[in-house]
Amino acid sequence: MVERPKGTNDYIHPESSLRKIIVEKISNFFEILGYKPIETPIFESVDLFKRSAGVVSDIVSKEMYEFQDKKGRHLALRPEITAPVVRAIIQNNLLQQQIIKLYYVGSIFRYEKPQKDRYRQATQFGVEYLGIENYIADFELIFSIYKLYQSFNLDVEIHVNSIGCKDCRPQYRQKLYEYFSKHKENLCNDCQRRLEENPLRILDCKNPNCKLISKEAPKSIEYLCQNCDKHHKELTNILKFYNVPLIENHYLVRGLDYYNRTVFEVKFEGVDLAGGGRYDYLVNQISEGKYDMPAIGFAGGLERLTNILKEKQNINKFLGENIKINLVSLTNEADKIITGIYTRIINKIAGKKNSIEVNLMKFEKLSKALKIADKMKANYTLFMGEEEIKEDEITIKNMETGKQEKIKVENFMIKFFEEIINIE
RNA sequence: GUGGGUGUAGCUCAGCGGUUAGAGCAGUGGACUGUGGAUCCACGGGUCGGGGGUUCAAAUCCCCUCACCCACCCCA
Repeated sequence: MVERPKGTNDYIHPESSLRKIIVEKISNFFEILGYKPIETPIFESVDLFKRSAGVVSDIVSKEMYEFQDKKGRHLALRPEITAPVVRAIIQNNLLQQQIIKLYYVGSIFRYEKPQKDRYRQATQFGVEYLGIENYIADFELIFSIYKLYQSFNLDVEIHVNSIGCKDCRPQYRQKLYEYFSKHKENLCNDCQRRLEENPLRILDCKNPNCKLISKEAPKSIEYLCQNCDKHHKELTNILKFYNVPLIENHYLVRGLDYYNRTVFEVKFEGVDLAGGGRYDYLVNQISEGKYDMPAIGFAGGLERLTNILKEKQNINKFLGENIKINLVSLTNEADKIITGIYTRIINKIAGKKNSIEVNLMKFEKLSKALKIADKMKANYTLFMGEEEIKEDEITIKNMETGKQEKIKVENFMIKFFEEIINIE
């Protein structure tokens, strides 16, 4: 049979429920902080990503799902969502506003070999905060991300660095280039290539030799201009003041090329849960020089978050429990009354936020009905057969205690909802 | 893209040249005719991932392929 494409997933209960609840929690969290939802297409012009994220990055140069449509347009499934959001901001004239705060949850696509926490279709959530150049925006964002993960009972570490701005980065880059050039023969093949394209990324290499060489490499903070240095110090000071677990990692470089100044990653027990940074030039780049607006943002992986929650915590505490009710007709005569009760229950609860689940069923044998209810972990089985019909009654059985009682059909709604399960 | 591991029942796995491929759990039916969970009994279910080869004989050995898992690269 036809199976799902490599690196993709089907999500079924309970994981699908867990994902839904996590997304709701994240959405609520950011709405409280003034962020509004945004959705953009899952495919965009290839150019958008090539110009923004940078041709040097693996994400864009090697891992993008590119295709042409029937008119020959060059399109790509989005490998990240920041560039599309910035494009949408410009295209919809949101730049009229002084401050733009947006959040999103959506799929990204990267053509890579799948493994743990890495899929070809993945879900990212994130925010983009535009309009404030001051370190206070960096603080707002990083602090809120820290609190977001804390709300899932995860005490994450924030790894942070500053990679400077267009004024000071070239100098640093030059220093790095000079330094690594001296050790060129000892660098791995990838890094020899990186030396010409983007020497900053050598710092990120996991090759032991490169790591050793990187250890003595000039650090970005030593070359920051006055403004960048001030920005970075103010940010780290205030984060420390509010006890955010900060790890200053002066070799932290991100995979997308549009960042400047602050870059950070969120880690839990060695797993990268999220990453982000400042991208003050991206609006200018995407609008082809027409507009300017400072910005900062982050993106987190939904699959990594759910996987950690599944591994580390009892997910039932996130799932919440419905009161599950099985409504069973045992005879043809009972059908009409049972369906009547069913429609009244639906009228009462439909569209409201409550925690009831109702299943309408028919069985010949009561023992079968109870067995099914047991398997389904139903809280109540309500049934009507020959016995009940005669007296115009329905039996309500509590599946946990085994106790049951008969009530008159005419009193059912009030008795059951108000006296038995306590829902108005 | 590189390297390693695993594919046998719905699930977890055993079998690793030799009858008709097994177990536990799950499923269905019954013991028990309107009262579930426990116990016991019976039953159903498999092109042994797919293709090719070696052999009298292949789930088992060899080759190819696909999928999943893990590590590297890279990253969410």
